[in-house]
Amino acid sequence: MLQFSLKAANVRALPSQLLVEPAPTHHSPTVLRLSPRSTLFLEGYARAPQYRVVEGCVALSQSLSDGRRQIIDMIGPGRMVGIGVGERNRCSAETLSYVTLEAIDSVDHAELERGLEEMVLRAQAHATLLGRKTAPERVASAILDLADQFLRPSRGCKRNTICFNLHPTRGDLADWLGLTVETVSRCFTRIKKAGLIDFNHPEIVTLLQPATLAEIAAGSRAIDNTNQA
Amino acid sequence: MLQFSLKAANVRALPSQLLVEPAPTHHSPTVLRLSPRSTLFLEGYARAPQYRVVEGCVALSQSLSDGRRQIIDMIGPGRMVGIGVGERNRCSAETLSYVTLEAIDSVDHAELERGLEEMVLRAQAHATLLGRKTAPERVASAILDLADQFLRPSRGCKRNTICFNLHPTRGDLADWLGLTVETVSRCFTRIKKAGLIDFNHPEIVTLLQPATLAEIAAGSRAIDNTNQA
DNA sequence: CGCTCGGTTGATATCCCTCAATGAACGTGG
DNA sequence: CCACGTTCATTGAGGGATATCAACCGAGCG
Repeated sequence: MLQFSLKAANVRALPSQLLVEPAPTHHSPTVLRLSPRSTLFLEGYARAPQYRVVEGCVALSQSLSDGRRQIIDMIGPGRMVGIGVGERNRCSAETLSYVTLEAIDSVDHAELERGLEEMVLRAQAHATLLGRKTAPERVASAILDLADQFLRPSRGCKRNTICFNLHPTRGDLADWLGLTVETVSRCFTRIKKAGLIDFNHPEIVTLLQPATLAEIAAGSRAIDNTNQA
Repeated sequence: MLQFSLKAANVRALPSQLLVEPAPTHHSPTVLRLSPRSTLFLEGYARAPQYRVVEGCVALSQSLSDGRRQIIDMIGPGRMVGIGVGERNRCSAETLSYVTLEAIDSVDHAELERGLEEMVLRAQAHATLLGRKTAPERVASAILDLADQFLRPSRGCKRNTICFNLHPTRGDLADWLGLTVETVSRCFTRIKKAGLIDFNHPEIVTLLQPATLAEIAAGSRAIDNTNQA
């Protein structure tokens, strides 16, 4: 039947842990530290608590009954998790790296509205990506988005280059971009061969030509494959 | 290059009108009446005013530089337009039918937050549709969504059936669902031949088996085509 | 050391896009 | 009233981007 089978959804064994106790801190804000593949909350359950991400990467996802999974958003440092999720959560939230969270007890309206608006804008841009962009365009967009959110830690592997840790696996990226693992992997190699990015370990990516990458992401340029090494 | 060309984006001549003056009303809320294919606001321009839809259908859309278009949301009676659009609009808004709007001068926080949350939830569901559903599933989902939003006017063409006016054209639906006109049309005929819906004029649709349609929309059932007339 | 997991690559299949033609509905102008 | 153009919808034939299936490799780990 489908061109999307269970396989495409990268079904995982199960969350490695379901909750982690707060770590002690010296004053007010409660801080949580989670391992990769921890579940913050699950689709269909009671309303989620709200956090702010201090460090690391959290994925929001929805699943169809047959296991097809769609990652709705990748959330990095500074952003809120647990807002815009509906009364009974319409999303699950999973950590994709070691994550430090700060519990939010009360949000003021301005902050909540800013957070919600950011969710809306990102979701809209993502809809355009999912509905109208080609596979290479999606991957280029993803790389730039993640670079933007996760630049901080390991800046500048070399002089003048932007190098960062790509927290999601190829499978996570596939579920985010509406593709399969294989297609994501092939796009990475193509983009690498075109000289736009570089990586040895698949998680550590260096941007060599961010401007060109942005053009590809925007759909105004194709990948140049004449550049075979 | 792309499998999505300019054609796929259903590029239109241009908005038939750009603004329409308020119609006189007897008291406070300013009411606007717009014709089909009027533009409420355009992507990239100064922040949009805010309205509530009283009657009719408004489409929010984004476009790529080469003309590929993605409709982000279809907005029906009761919902707000012009929120969650960013400072410089990241969306255009176009009427798909005769539309009655009510200008909103001030929204209280609770209402704004409810509106924004609804935008987020719908955008998330739509991302799952765009990323992981097959063409027939998308069309089934769209029919149910529109039925839900636009049931009111022409209820019950016949006894016990749900009949409504499908405001968007096949082209609009294609841009909403990340498909092409032809694919949308083929899905409609398949769903009709399977006995799940009926229509003579392509805009007036009757739901014959909403429950089955919902199963298809959810991805838990395939279209039964043994049912050839 | 064997197992699993994540990533990559190749060969093949298929869903949906592209291109093309047709027909109905509608408005316009002669 | 009737040609004429335009828009929208439908249908068919063919092709292409991406999914599927399969094999292999390296790393981590009990």
